[in-house]
Amino acid sequence: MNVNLTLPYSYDFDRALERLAGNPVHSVNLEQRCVHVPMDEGNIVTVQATGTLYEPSFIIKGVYSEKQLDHIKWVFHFEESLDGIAVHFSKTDLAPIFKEHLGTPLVRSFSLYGELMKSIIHQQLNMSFANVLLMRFVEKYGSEIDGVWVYPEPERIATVPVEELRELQFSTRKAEYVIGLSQAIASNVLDLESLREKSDEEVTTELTAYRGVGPWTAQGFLMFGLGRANLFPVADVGLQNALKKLWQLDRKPTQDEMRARFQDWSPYLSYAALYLWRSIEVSPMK
DNA sequence: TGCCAGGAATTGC
DNA sequence: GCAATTCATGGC
Repeated sequence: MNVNLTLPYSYDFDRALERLAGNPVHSVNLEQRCVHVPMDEGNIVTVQATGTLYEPSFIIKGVYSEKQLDHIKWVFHFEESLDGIAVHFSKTDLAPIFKEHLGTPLVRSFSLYGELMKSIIHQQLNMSFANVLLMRFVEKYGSEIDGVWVYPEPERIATVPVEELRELQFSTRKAEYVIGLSQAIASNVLDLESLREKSDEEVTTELTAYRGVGPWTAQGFLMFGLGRANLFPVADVGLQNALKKLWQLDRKPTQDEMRARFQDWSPYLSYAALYLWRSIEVSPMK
């Protein structure tokens, strides 16, 4: 079925699409203002913008059920206003950045498992090479439904030998991280769905117990996987560079310097991080 | 051409 | 306990 949706507050779907397009696994069409979302049930849902920043409306095509529609609303944060958050930041040093990127939402990952795999693959690598590795991973082990790439099942990756990922140019350690975590998930030792109900602290403790998951990866999972509002990954080089630029430093800020100054942004640290990343990303629309 | 990259584990003192 | 080193390879 197709559903029309109108929001009573500002929401910039085109900016959301720009960010989604940064991940080559995603199927985004900027001209048609839409993205294709693979669902757990195996179908593909298309979300397309039909409105504007201040009068946002959408058509959601191909949802099977009310449950699927709720999931789409959850993924795109359709039922929470960004306007209050923008007001919060208007009183901080991030005001110019929030004005520039007004209405940019925190879109959740389409797959919790995919978010974890992506995070580990991206660790310590420049974006372009990290995305090459990610696409090799998805093309080799994932599937393609109607032209839309879908992350593999953890059960598949759990059986992959380290040497096979080495052929894709994974480091040995990175291969071990990806396989080990997939084994834990496939064997139900780690239940990603259950993390939805747990606190930020509980999720961090549970995830960082695994090799390959440190603070940065756990915070990224909370922010983009679960959509939690108050995380700021101080280990992130992109955020360090964004703050170097904002604060006009001649070097990257230390993690302590970042923590000392981000209290004003709480309880929306995730949005501060999101908008800071945007502030140093080149916009293909401009 | 080295240094750096949307880190994390391991080693060394 | 910490700081330094290692991991692997492409990008600039």
